Formats: sequence, C-alpha cells, structure tokens
Amino acid sequence: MNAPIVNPALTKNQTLVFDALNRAEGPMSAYTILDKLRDHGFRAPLQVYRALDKLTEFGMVHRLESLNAFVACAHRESECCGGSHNHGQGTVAFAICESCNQVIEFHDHEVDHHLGDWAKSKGFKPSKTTIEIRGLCEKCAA
Amino acid sequence: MNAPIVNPALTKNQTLVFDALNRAEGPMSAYTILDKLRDHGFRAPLQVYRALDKLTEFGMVHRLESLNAFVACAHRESECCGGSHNHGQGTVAFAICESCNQVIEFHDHEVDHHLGDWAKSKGFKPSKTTIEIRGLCEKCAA
DNA sequence: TGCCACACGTTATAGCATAACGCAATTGAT
DNA sequence: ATCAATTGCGTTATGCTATAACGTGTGGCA
Repeated sequence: MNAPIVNPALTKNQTLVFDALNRAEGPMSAYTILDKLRDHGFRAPLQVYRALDKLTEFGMVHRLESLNAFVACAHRESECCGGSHNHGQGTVAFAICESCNQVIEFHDHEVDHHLGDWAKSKGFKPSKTTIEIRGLCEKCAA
Repeated sequence: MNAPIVNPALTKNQTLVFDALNRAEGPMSAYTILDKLRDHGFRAPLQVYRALDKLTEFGMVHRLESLNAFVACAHRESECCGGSHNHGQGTVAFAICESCNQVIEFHDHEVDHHLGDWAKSKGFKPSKTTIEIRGLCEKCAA
C-alpha cells in the first residue's frame, strides 16, 4: 500500500494558517485568515493561499467549494480510515448550516460506492469529488 | 401533484443568457457569457447574474460550484422525474472532465437516498446539495 | 562549489460577484 | 382609471477571491 502523507513537518506559515483554522472552529475565507495573521507578519494573499495549497494537499484542510472557504479537517489522529489525515479512498462530505455556519464533516461509504459505480459505468476517472449539503443544522432548524 | 415551475416566460435577457449557454454545450463563467452577449447590448455583469439567478431558480441552469461557472440543464422536456426541468426531490450531480471540459449531468437516486438518510439521522434540513466529480471523461482518460 | 528544490516576500493583475441608485413596464386591487 | 406594489432593467462603483511573475534566501547533496 502506498504511504499516505502523515504528519508532514509544517513550515512556519503553514503552521500559522492551520492553527488559525483550528481556532476558528468554522470555515474561513483566505482573506479572513490573512486578516487574522497580519499581526504575525502576513501581508499578502499568496502567503495564505500557498499555505492552504499545501495543507489541502496534506489532507489537513478542506476547501468548501460552495463557500469559497476553508476548514480544518475534523479528523483527529488515527480516528478512522487507517490513519492520521488519511482519507483513504473515501470522499469527504460536508453539511453546512446556513444559519450558524457550523460545518459537519462526514463520510458515507455507500455514497462513495454508488458514485464510484457510476463513474466506472461511464469510464469516467474521478480525481476529486465534492459533496456539500447546504441547509439548517438540528439546532437552527428547531 | 404540486406544480413545478414549467416553461416560465423568459424575459429578453434571460432568453439571451439561456440561449448562449445552450449553444456553448459546456460550462461558461458569467463574464464569458457577458462577452458573448456584448453584441446584443449587454454591458455589465449584473445583467448576466440577474438572468442566471432566475434561470437557476427555474431549474433551467445549474451552477458548478467547483468551477464558478454555469451550464444549461441537460434535461429535455419530460425526459425524467415527471416533467420539464423538474428535478423532483432528486439532487443533480455532475461529472466534469478536467481535460476537455465536458460536463455530464446525472442523477443517482441511491446517493440521494443515502445522503437524505444521513441528514435525517442528524436532524439536518438540506436546502441544496452539491455533488461534483472532477476527473477525466472516458475519451480523455484513454 | 555548483546545482536544485522549495519556501518565502512583494507587486501587480485577473477573475468572480454584489451594493446601491434610479427608471420603466407590468400587474392587480380598489 | 388610478394608485401602489412588484419586477426587470441599466449604470456606476465597489468588494471579494485567486493567481502571475518576479526575485530572495536556505538547505540538501552530488
């Protein structure tokens, strides 16, 4: 089995961005992150985007396409799928509350399976799959 | 059965935008549409965005979140789901070829069902679900 | 030592989307 | 018929999101 990317050494900027996302406990746009990090010397969007690119590559951060925003991966060490920040073959899905902005990250192997079957039947080779459910979380729907 | 929005009368701008998307046979950004319609008197992005908002509301156009672009709905009259541009309860999914930009629109009721179950189990009330598979279509993967 | 890969910093620019204003046409109830 | 509400339209200005292109510095390594 190919070695997934596990606990890569983060650079200073990557660490700052990752920590900012973890503290936020919710999605942030790149420019919001930039503003939070001005006190730490950040001056330009590229500093944020470059860090986000790497963190996304490492699987430590996810991009929410429907929000143009980013969240820290909700996984903790070795929680599932065989390792730290390794999502294996599984697609990550998100439920995004449009009222309180809470984001629930989850996996659904059945959904993966069905979409995989569809792709196979069409000869389509997936590289990245986005699943995002916008709506109201339990609290906000009440 | 509840009446879905069927063949609403389109305004001039809406018709121009919809026709442009249909001619394109592929996704276009709002600004690309604007450029195509300058000869028809379009001058500003809002003319395009306002038409797109309505067309999306009517179900005649879909937004591809991972592309910031728009496509005409691939459905033809009464093709499925009980009527013109009526997607019923079903979520629309897209496979997007990153090589040739072809977009395949499809439905997967099993996937809908599983995501619906997940939402129900969490008390989450979905309003809109995005499913987009980026990858290579059969031709481009060969 | 020279080369390479990579992170970083900066300036500028490109691409996507909406706010806020006013006007015109339509509808529909009184 | 007329007034009010709604809707579409056009324009200007602005804001948000993302990347191009340049150069610098550093660490590994043949």
